[in-house]
Amino acid sequence: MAKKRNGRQDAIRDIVRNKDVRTQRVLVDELRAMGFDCTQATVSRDIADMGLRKLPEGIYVLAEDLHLQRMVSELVTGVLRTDNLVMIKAQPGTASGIAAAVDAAELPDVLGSLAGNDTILVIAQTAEDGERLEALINKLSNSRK
Amino acid sequence: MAKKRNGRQDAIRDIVRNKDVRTQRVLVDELRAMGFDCTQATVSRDIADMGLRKLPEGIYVLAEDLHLQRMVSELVTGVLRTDNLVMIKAQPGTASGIAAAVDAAELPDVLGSLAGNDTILVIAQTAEDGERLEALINKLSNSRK
DNA sequence: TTTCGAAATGCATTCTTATACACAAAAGCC
DNA sequence: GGCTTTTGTGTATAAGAATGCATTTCGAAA
Repeated sequence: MAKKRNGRQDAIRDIVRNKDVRTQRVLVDELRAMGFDCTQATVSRDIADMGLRKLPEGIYVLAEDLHLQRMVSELVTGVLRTDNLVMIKAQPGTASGIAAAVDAAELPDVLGSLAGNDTILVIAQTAEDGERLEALINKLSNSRK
Repeated sequence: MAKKRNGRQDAIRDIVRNKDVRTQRVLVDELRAMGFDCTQATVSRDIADMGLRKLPEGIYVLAEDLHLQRMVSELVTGVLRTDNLVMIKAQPGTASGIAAAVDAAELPDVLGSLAGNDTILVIAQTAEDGERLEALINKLSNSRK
């Protein structure tokens, strides 16, 4: 039984990291589309179990990403990328703090990061991984609607 | 008519800055206790008008304070005070950013702030004002339940 | 295999917040 | 002053999320 539950929660993690989910209803719909048949009540409990948070802007974020989200949304000014190298531009002096937040988020397929004064270099495994990271940072920094 | 409305919204500002408000019901009760007789629907509209935001932790914060809240909750490590002088300790390198956020919040009765590397000195008008500021910073930094 | 207990879930309901609708007070406008 | 429009509010209700209760499922123990 816990098979379905764990699979479903993994699916929720993916969905939430890749889309802006605003209601549990749409989460239920997404899950159903992926073959996880469940109800709003179940999703509500999953959200509580997993520690998902709803931002003031109304979108759900993983608890692990909340710190990163706040740092990025407040301090990051831009993102650039070539292949698997992602450059993050930030407010002067805040780079090391952001790098720490990136590391703490334990993003999959991220090798590590280097921080200067206002610039962070994050090295991803592959170009696709880099693209995914770039998208995540962009999503987080735009998450003030 | 707008008399009542403005007074009520000012009251909401005060209440929200000084207490952890988690539901509109509580806000209605507080307002009633202060002589503002109104309903949840009205408070809901006031909240929308004023741009109040509900943090992931479930408490309402003024829109003007949201940036400050995020900065403080992510970067501040401690607060000290003697009379009207409030010292804020933060992550290395982030002091100027936080000082900017404090200034931008345009807190009443705050004269201004100075930033070092990891320390911000904020000068309030009086000792009571300092106390109020200290409490606000503490509230904001604790607002991750 | 049968039985028991814990975990997972659905249904129905409650709680919280937003909103459609109606109405009344206020502000303009002639 | 009347007339119209705008603004503010309450009532009732809808929409979103959480939860008490009952049921089912799964795994362990006998």
